[in-house]
Parts: sequence; structure tokens; C-alpha cells
Amino acid sequence: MNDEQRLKAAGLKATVPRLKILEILQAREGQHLSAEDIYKILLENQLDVGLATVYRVLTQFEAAGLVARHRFEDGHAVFELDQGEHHDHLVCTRCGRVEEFLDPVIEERQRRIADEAGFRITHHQLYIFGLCSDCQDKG
Amino acid sequence: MNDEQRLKAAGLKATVPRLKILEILQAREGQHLSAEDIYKILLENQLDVGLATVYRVLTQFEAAGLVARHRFEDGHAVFELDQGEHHDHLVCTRCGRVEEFLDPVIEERQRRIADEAGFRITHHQLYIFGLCSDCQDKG
DNA sequence: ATGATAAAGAGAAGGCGTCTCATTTGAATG
DNA sequence: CATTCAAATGAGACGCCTTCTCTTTATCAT
Repeated sequence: MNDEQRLKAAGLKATVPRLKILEILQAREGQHLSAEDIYKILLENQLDVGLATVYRVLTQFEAAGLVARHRFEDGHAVFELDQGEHHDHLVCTRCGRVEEFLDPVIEERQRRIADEAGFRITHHQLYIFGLCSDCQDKG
Repeated sequence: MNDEQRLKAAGLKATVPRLKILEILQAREGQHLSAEDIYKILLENQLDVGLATVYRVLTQFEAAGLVARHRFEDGHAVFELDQGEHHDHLVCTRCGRVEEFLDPVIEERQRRIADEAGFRITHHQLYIFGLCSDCQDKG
């Protein structure tokens, strides 16, 4: 399935801004980009896309399950492509480095906890904050 | 230990705004208050405390380990007294209801994951979002 | 009580994100 | 392929939460 088909499958028209933003996200898998980051990349590529559009598109992508939105420590949002594989994050509070992980045991416990509380889970977020090995050395 | 002593132990002068904010948080344990909420409560009690002061004090309290700051779905911050007992949250995305839980297994797995990645954990946050039992019924 | 210093109050300013509205674009139709 | 109309975009204003600045005030040690 190509990008255009992917957008249509999500119920979105295949417009230039949407295709480009999808491309950018695909080209930077594993990174966590803010709307501003994406906006700048678009401008660097001579694409006149408004920042408002970037926000709109990202919100639509999120609703369509194409991207995941995260809010690390500082509360401002970053995005990454959602490849169906949920994962959680370890975030270094000093250098901003982010590592991803997936723990089946934690996932299972979460389902059970929600179940016992009578909640139907839609999604969840687990962030572990701390100092990465490099930053521990630097004091 | 009374409130005044608690503040001094945290390295903070025992000022009126700080004492009052601490009182408010204590009187509402289990609730999650925004800075604005606390500001309004102060005004209702005829206390002329500036909103900026509320934010400052809450940030200081957080740094001192007296309160925990959370960002649920919408990105804006809420606070609660930190009684030493870490816990995580189940949040209903429809009515905003929040339930707390603590799962030793999850806690343990987190420590191990951080360990294996070479991270030294400072703190972590786990939010499970979904619909509470009441809201499931309401469609 | 007094002085040094931290904290508070008020309002301006900042930052991220959303809204509005005129204009353009996409894609279905003839 | 031209037409058409809803949907999407761009630009900038706007809004909200939070922080900053600066003067005034309060705290605490002496």
C-alpha cells in the first residue's frame, strides 16, 4: 500500500501537505518530531505549508491511528509514526535521548488493572524518566 | 511534623501563600487540582494570592517532592499531594474521572527495564486512558 | 527591632496550539 | 477534459496555560 492509498484508507484525501508530512515521518522513524520540527523540514524543502496545517494534519493522523502523540516531560507534543506496534519510552531528562521498549508483562498487567476497575482501555502511556548512561557520567 | 516544619524541612520559608496552598492540597487528597483551581479556592477564602505565585509555589513543591504534577490527556497540568506513596492513574477520557492504582509487578519491571538500558530512574508516569464503567453505558 | 534576602503581586510576555475565513485543491461527475 | 462542490489549506489572529519582570512586601537570623 502506498502513501496515497494509506491516506484514503484512513478516510483522508491525498493532499500535498498530508503526503509530505507522511513522508517526513517515514523518513525519520524512531525520531520524535514536534509540529514545529516538521514545519521547518517542510520549509527547508521549499514547501509552503502553514504551521496550522501541520497541526491539523497531525491531529487527523493521530485520530486515524497513523501517528502517536507523546508528551514527554515538558508537556509539549511530539509525534512518531504508529506502525501498529505499541511501545513505551525511556526518556533522559538531561539530554533528551529517548529509547523505546515493549514489555509484555506490563502490558498484561495494565489490561488486568483496567479490567478490574471496569475501564475499557483506549490507550495508555508509560514514560520512565531518568538519566541515560552518558549523562550519569557527566554528573 | 506540622506544615511549617514541613516547608522548612524542604528548604522553603513558611510563607502565607505556601502554607495555604499546602492546606488546600491536604484538604483535597485524592483530587487532582490545576493551578487555576487552587487560585480560585484561595480567592474564595479571601486570600489575595497571585496566580503566578500559585504556579511558582507548585513548581517549588514539586521540586521539593511535596507534590506530584500530572499531565493527563489534554496536556494541562494538575497537582496532588505526594505522600511518598507513588501510584499510577486510570483516566476516563469522557468524564475525566481518575482512579489511582499501584502495581508492584509493573514497578519492578520498570526498574529492570531502566537497569538494562543503563538508565538511572528519577521518576515515571503511567496513564491508562479509556472509558469508565459509567461512560461505557452512556455510549 | 533591624537588615539582608527571599518571596509575592501584578501584569506583561512567551509558547504551543487552535480558530476563522477567504482562497485553493482534490476528486467525482458529466 | 472541463466543471463543480465539498473539503482542505494558508495566514494571521486568537486563546490558554504558564513563566518572566520588576517593584513591593514579608520572612528569618541577628
